[in-house]
Amino acid sequence: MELFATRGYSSTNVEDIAAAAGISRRTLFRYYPNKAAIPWGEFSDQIAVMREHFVLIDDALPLRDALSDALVFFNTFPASETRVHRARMRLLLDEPELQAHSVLMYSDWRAAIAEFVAGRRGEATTALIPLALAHAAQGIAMSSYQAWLSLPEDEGSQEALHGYLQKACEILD
Amino acid sequence: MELFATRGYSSTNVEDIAAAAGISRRTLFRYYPNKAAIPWGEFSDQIAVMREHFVLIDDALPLRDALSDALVFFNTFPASETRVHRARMRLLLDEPELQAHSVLMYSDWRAAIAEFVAGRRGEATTALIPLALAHAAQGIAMSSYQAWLSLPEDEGSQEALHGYLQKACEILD
DNA sequence: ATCATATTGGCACCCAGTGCCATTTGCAAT
DNA sequence: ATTGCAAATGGCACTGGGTGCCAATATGAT
Repeated sequence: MELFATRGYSSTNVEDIAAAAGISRRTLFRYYPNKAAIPWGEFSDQIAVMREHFVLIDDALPLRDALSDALVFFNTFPASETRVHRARMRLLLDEPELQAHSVLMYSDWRAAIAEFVAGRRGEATTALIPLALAHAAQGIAMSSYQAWLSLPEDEGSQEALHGYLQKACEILD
Repeated sequence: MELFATRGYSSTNVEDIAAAAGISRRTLFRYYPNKAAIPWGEFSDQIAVMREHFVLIDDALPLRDALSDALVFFNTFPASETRVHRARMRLLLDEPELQAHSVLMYSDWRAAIAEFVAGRRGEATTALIPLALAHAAQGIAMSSYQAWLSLPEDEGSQEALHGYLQKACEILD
């Protein structure tokens, strides 16, 4: 992340990253499937946490609100990490190659959303509405981050992000 | 497209594509910025058509219906091209690398949607709701295609696709 | 026919990603 | 401590996408 921050993503090659990490290029590619996966870090591990959150949601809560809660929950982090989080998200949203990989990285995340929606509606996970809502949820997250990141650094609090997420959820239903 | 259909996307290299097209590799990269752009073809040209469509939409039509109409309009094509269109879309949705590039390819498309929504709501194009709706519209399109492509070939009519698009739009509002 | 200009092609290069195999490391069991 | 085995690592060579540079070729106007 230091290298990306100083030299930029595209002009940092994998060889230098490996050297900075004290491992060989070959070994680095055993830990990360590709260069784009590096700044995403442990993202995929977080999805299990969101899945656990879904089972706790009250069935009486309207679907839109449940999704809103889930988005807020998923994007909650220690306040002390706000700066680092903003820096990483800015990298992920600004760099075209990383932006492109987001659709692949979010794939399991969307599947978790689709499962929840499908369960609520008594449909298959691959049914139209669960799929569409999962995609829409990703869109809500991305646009909220875009709005949040365009805020000046000192206004980019976690509450502001949550506010955007909740507001963007109003496009649903 | 023939090469991709027979050998698959990832195991077709650019050299063979150039040879099949009767041009050099170097020249091919002057027409397409990268390999992924090849199957997308003239997609970006179509966006201007959608922009023209937006100015004709009745102001009294609710936003959700306007977006639904726009999606149906944008995904209308000569019935004779249905088979080819399905083949291309299957390629674009199935191949991870192409799926990844879709977010970049749809970038201008989303901008056109966001402009329309922003105009309707009297907001900036980069405001939260226009951005979120544009992303959601893309999600609606992608999930509709996913559902449409899982239909047996003889049921994958254009009307079926339009039906999915309209149905998926019901998540909005 | 001539000349300016745009298009093309060839070449060398950088970089991401992978298969293969040798080397090293970590960790038992004795 | 020593042996032995499995896992992790590193080196190397190779494929393939993408680009800068320059020469060669085509195009089209006068």
